[in-house]
Amino acid sequence: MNFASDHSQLSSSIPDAFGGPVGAPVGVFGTAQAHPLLNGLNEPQKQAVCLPAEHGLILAGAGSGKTRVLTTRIAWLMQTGQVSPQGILAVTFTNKAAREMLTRLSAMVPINVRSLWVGTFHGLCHRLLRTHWRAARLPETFQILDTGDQQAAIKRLIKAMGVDEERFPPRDMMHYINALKEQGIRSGQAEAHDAHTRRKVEIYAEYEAQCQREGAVDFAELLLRAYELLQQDEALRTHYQQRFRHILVDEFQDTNPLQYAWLQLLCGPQTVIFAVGDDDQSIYAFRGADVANMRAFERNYAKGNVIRLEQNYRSHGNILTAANALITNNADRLGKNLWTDAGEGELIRVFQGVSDLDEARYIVDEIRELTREGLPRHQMALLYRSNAQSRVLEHALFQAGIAYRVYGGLRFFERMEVKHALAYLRLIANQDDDTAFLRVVNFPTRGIGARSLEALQLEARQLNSSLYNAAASLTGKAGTAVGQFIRMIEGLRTETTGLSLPEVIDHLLDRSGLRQHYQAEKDGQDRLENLEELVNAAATFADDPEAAHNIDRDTGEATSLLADFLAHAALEAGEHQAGDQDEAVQLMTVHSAKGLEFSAVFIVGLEQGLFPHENAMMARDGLEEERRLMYVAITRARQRLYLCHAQTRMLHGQTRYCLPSSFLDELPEALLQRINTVPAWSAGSYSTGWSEAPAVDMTTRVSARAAGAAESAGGFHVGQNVVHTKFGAGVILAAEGRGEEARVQVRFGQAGTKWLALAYAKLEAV
DNA sequence: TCTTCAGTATTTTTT
DNA sequence: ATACTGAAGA
Repeated sequence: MNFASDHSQLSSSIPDAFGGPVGAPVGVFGTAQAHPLLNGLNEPQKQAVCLPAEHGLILAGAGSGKTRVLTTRIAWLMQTGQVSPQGILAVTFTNKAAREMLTRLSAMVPINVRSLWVGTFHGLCHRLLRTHWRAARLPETFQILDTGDQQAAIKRLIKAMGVDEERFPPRDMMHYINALKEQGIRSGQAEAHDAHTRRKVEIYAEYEAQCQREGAVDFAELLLRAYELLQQDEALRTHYQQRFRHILVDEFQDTNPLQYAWLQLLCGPQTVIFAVGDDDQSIYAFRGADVANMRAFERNYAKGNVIRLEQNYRSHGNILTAANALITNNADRLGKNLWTDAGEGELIRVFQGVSDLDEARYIVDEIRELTREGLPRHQMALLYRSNAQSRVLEHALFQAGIAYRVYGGLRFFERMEVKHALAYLRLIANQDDDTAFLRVVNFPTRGIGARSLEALQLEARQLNSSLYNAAASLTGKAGTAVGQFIRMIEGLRTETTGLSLPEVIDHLLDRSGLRQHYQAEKDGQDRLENLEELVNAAATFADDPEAAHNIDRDTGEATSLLADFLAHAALEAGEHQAGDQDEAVQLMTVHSAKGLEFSAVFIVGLEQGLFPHENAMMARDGLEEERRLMYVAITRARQRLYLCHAQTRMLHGQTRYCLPSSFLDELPEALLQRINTVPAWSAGSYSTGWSEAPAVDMTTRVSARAAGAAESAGGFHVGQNVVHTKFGAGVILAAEGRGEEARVQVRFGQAGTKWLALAYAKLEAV
């Protein structure tokens, strides 16, 4: 198959969702009408765009032109004079989605899209709080804590409270606090029926107080504060309710209870909510998203005003049939079936490797083949369930000299050196920011050790003031190191008044010693470059109209550019830093692939325990969420889909024996093309339905040596069926050690999985 | 203050 | 395996 030619053929056979055939029939639903904006939309899309001024729920399947409908709806509302730009509020989850919407809108309508309220939940709430900081009982200079800052703040608090960090790990406390906030629960309302929970609530309360004192607002707090602001201030609430005539929500299935409540609060008697989402693509329950919001919205608002976008403009038929078949196994769906007129296309290729290395080798070979057929590398994606899986793949790709790009990892504003520089900036903006103070008070090192900090913290507690103020009050005593630090910050503040933002940062890098520090450090070159990049980013930010975006039009009051830049850094952490080669194979988790599409997709590591992930089974409806994740993965593919799994995989330093994912069994066999079959290893009860198939088409790279022989001990090998006098029949999952040390991991039917020392255990081969 | 070592955890992620 | 953390040693 030649991808280069097939590609062009595909694009002509599938009408592009963003510019398809013109003159399609006009809808009969509601006020649907002929309008240039509606050209090229299919019937349900048109109905959605032209939905009369009532609440509506759009069930938008994968690849059904969701964003197009959303943006066209906004453009249509404005062009038909139903609403002025000021009356629009469009909410997304990511900055990327918000940008995308603005970009498309500006291409559709001649108005200045800057006057629209389009943004993320957090961005919009932040804007509300900046504008109404007094009413929200915040200091004007309040700072946003990102996840790292928040954890540091909690950790510091736990130490100060003298709480046992073992019993109350800061990480867990952070999740606990955020989970409560996302349900709109303050420390005062939190339930506690046991001593441990009572202590957690106490810490939550202390954390609230600390944040208030320091003028710090974490991500969840942005939403909760904004919610409480609207709830408590009736005049303000009425103002915004009357202003926003149309609220449009993207990815509605990802909303958490607080976000839903926030939307309800903004929804006045004259407001119309247009919610777009796909319950089958709800994959963020673990971070508080609640699909139940969709049902609730349908029941209480949309009331039958539900439109399904089921025509898919992305994938070939077999891929959609597989996705539909899989997701049918979920209960409680709102119901939806994707279809396409693009034809069936190719079968879905299923490959079983002997090991994870084998799997990677196969993928490398296929990528080479696809490249020969003319498919650009960035049109190929390797999707996996967990980040750890990228390692083997990266290694294989590197060896083969294939350019690749891994998504995930640190982003620009999360890098250590950048955070350091920002901390100085934050201290200039708000000296009460203890998190920023502690980050840089001794970085670069200036002789301020643990003991001076302890004294400082004690002093601060007694004065009930920030560390900065405590330090400033102590400075009178002597020219201590702490005193010098305070003078340095004060110097920065005076020296930089009147300077432009990039000049401020540039000056700060010298004055703080950060630049010199990284110049002296042997591996500091990259970090230095990042610091220079920060200056550039600030320059771009200062020039960019986006800065103008933050001038509040309600009050006409320009907010400080510095504060805006800091908020920008927290709310938009920037691009992922991974090597960004243009012509590169894309590696990412299934989660981060949501919303993307590729001509060829490899779903990797389709094994029980990995995908679906074993940890997911603990959660309520965990398997269903994993299945939705698989659904998302499958629907990323346009033309060719590979499903790969391996018999053995290196996990946490040991070789684990793996069964094929149960999701493979949920796909109709007629859609699958088995690339190979390797000998069955499993004891009967784990029959996958195809492990008995004869070993045909064994490719040379499938050598039993890869995993078997290397992982044997005392005459036993991985995959072997054994019998134990006490535990009964089992199968060897892993082996390690030699001679007296030799141990094997065995999965028994009843007794579960155990490690046994061969020197002692009475194991018999079957 | 910087280095080193032992101990630990290891699904998914945006803001 | 490995990467990150916190605490003890040079």
